[in-house]
Amino acid sequence: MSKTEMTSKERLIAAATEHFRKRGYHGVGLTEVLVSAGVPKGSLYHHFPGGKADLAIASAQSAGAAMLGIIDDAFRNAETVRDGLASLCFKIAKLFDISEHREGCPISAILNDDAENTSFREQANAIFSEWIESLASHVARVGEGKENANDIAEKTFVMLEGAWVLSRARGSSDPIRSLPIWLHGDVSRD
Amino acid sequence: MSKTEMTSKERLIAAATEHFRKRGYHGVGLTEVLVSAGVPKGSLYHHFPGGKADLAIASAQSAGAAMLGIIDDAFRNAETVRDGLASLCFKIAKLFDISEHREGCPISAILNDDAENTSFREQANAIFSEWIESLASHVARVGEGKENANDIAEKTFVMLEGAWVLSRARGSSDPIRSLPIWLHGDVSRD
Amino acid sequence: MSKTEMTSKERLIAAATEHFRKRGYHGVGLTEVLVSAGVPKGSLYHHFPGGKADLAIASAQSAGAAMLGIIDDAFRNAETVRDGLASLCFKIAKLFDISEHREGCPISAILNDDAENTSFREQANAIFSEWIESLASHVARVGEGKENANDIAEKTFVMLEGAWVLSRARGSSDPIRSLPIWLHGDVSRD
Amino acid sequence: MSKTEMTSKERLIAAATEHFRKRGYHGVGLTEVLVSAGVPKGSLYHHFPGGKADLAIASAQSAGAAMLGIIDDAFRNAETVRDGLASLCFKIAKLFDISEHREGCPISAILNDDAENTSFREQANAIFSEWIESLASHVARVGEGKENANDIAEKTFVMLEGAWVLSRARGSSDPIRSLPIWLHGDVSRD
DNA sequence: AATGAATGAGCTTTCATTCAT
DNA sequence: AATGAATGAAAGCTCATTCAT
Repeated sequence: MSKTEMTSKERLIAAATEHFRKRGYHGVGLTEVLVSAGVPKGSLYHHFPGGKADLAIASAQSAGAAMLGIIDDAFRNAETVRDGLASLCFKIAKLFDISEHREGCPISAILNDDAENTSFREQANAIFSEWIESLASHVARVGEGKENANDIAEKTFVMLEGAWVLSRARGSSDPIRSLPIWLHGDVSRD
Repeated sequence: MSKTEMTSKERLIAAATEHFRKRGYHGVGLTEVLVSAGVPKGSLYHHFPGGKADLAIASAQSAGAAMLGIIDDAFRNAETVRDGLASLCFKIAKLFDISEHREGCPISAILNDDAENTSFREQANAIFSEWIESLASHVARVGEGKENANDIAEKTFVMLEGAWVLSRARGSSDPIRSLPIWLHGDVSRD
Repeated sequence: MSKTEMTSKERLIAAATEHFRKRGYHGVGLTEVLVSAGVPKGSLYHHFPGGKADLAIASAQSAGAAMLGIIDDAFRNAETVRDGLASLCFKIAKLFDISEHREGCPISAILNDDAENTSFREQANAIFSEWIESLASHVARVGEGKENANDIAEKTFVMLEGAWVLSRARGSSDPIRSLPIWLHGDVSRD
Repeated sequence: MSKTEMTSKERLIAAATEHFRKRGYHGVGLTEVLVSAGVPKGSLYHHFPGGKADLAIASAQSAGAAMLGIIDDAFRNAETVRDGLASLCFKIAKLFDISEHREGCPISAILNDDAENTSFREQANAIFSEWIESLASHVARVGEGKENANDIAEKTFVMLEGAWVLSRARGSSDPIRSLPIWLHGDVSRD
């Protein structure tokens, strides 16, 4: 879908996500989001009555859903857990490189900036849980037992978040790309 | 050292670290840091000519050094890698609980908010490297081979960063407290 | 046009011009301009995105245009160069008295305070050139040859600027009022 | 006298004069003056108890005296009024060029920025009067009658001040260098 | 006599938001 | 439904000055 085919609301969310990922919730001014989205100033409160916070929640939900899609893609043709996780890390690393090593976890970017905001925290927690559940169901489907699957999913999530942080600091996707090696040892022994 | 015994500069750094960890670099106003530190407005630029960015760097360095101290403490009486890592995670979890589940990684709090700021990124990378090197040297000393030690150290770091994120989202130190179980499987089989 | 009939932008320019002429660009705080204009703080950047510098340029342009009007008025009914210049000096002296001997050349007030600012310098130069050209065309029309007219115009300008400085130092419009005598000797011998 | 041979007070005055001439009284911060002078912060109020205003007055007086010296030099070997004025304009133009077309009249730079400050205005007036008196006495000595001499002196002063303004706007010493032509026609007919 | 630390008022500017149309 | 003008609180920062030594 080209940028001009998107609605104002969609363009707003897309622009907001990109900016928040790079400089956090408080580090981004609404003006720059509006300019990037090519949306007039007054329109924001039409689409998002709650203002910046509303936009951030919508942006987090959108990014959360996008990640679920990436996870599904990664596991679609995977025959082993190892394959699925390797494919997932590879996809995320590629997106990270495309962003010129600037875009970390989109949820963490918002959460991190306002951990005292209960609504943000709960939203982040819900989205993280969805990711972990999705991972667990894929892992279980491909071969691991249910309990073990949950453990692998959560471990994968934690490592991915940590690798995102380290990759940003290093300005390199290597930490993300290395994850499958660590995950492999525990994940499958076939 | 009581708060009144600390110099203005020290109080400034301590207050800044606490605030930055909770709401990120851009989410914190200098006024609130100044009030917390009990330091008049004009003094900030006497101690930190570069202003907010200078203060953030100093705060990151201070927090980075503090973490090195925590790592040393954790491994001081450890006889196995497993003991050291367990002690480390326990200490960090306790501090996280004391902060009422709000203070994540102090370095990530600054990095995350301004990843386009090269100076911040390089500083974060340098401090993360110090942590990993310190971990590696402790692990090597307690029993693992050099190469393996580096791997364990980096894996520990990545998991800790990820667990910090998840713990903040969940409002619970459980993810941090669970780390030793994951780490143990790889770390030692004795 | 009464003050209440003017738009915010016009009131801003009028207030800025008055203040800048009295205490120079750097000597004037935006707060006092805003108060004088009866305009809220945030509005300034709506009308002048470039801030103080933008306002100063607009103020200089407005004052420059006003001076062109004064020159036209002075020469409208003049039959000789002498009459026109005498009328011009008289008008400027009167305005200077009305300002209680405080408002010198509006362009010089901005230029003087930031001669290292290329944009200010070029703007000042352009406006000064307009004044001189206008003077020259009036002088030529009333009777002098083209080349001579340019010379008279520039000489008049230089003397007026100098007289403004001396008048301010003396707290008297006498230096401005005396100009026609000096100018007369060269200007016409009829 | 080299810079290192000057006393702190002298270096302070020299640095202040240079800065004030370029950006006016309010456009100059004491810190930059202190740095230029290589004088520690606390010393300023030792030498100038009245602070910035005191320093500005001292700077104006020093610059005023320097100009008297330049006038004397210009007329020392002059046999006609024309020669003296031509030499004076040439010297000033040269200094203006050396400053890269940035330093206008040192007195005007301070006066202009605070015309509401009575003390500054009176000081400026006193110094300007000294210049004019000095010019008049030189003119009288070389040949003109007393009354005529005063007139020539004041006219010269007014033109010089105006030419300084125009030269700054144009970024060229030409207006100052052209003065003798205008002055000549009236000044001498020998 | 000389100094660097300390100070708070004030600076210009940006912010998220509201409102009239 | 959609918009650009308007708003004032708060942002980070600089200022001339004072003070303890």
